[in-house]
Amino acid sequence: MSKYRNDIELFATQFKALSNPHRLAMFRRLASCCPPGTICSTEEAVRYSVGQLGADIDISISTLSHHLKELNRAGLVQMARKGKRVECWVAPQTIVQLASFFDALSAQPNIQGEIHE
Amino acid sequence: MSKYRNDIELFATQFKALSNPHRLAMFRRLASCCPPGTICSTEEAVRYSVGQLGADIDISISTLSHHLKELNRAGLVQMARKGKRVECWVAPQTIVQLASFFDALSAQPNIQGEIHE
DNA sequence: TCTATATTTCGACATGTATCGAATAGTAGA
DNA sequence: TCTACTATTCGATACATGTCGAAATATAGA
Repeated sequence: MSKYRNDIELFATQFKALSNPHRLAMFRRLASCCPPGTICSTEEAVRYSVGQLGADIDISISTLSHHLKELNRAGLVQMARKGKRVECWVAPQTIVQLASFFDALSAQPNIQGEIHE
Repeated sequence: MSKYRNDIELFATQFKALSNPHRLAMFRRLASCCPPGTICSTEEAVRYSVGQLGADIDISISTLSHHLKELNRAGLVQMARKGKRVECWVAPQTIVQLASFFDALSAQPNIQGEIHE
């Protein structure tokens, strides 16, 4: 019951982080394997510096940094400094958890009792 | 590629609609089957009046109406007057489409590797 | 240590959002 | 038609967000 409410709060926070087109684009790039124009291979991918993430997004670097902070706050993206740069990657389990929110709804189209109190 | 950008805008709009805990709770209820205190059967459910949707959410009816309008604007929820009440239901395909956003991401192998140059 | 590069923080501003209660509007029934 | 019920719209208010450029911070290398 309280778990239900916390769930909602958590997912709402994550959806909020994804509600800005710029942030969503950054997240999707991070969540996908290969950067545009690159051939995907298993050794590559999944970590970007802040600047790289905003490569084809037309906003200032400070705004970019702000958005990354939001994604990080929501627990979707993790960050760590590596030399001059700050590496970013999608937090493990994030995508699966988000997918599960909708999968749980569509999996049981007409039978679900969890709301009852 | 242009489709890619439009995609992002569309999904961002939808995530925005789901970014408020109250709206998310309303959406989830609508996406699930039974109203509280009701026995679930196939003929019932899936449609709620505005008031029913906010039954256990502690906000004013005008705020509730506002949130429903947002969900409707984002294309997640459809509404139609039926007598004194306004019925609400989840727009067809909505859940599947939202799920597909994350499924498409998680389908890719998620191996963490080098930073892109 | 000085410099170039990468990123964050700060201050400012315009715009958007959540919320309420009151007023308004649509509908069903007495 | 009058009334009760349901929902929307309106006006107001407080707060949050996206954005920028400038200043500050962190790091690597000359």
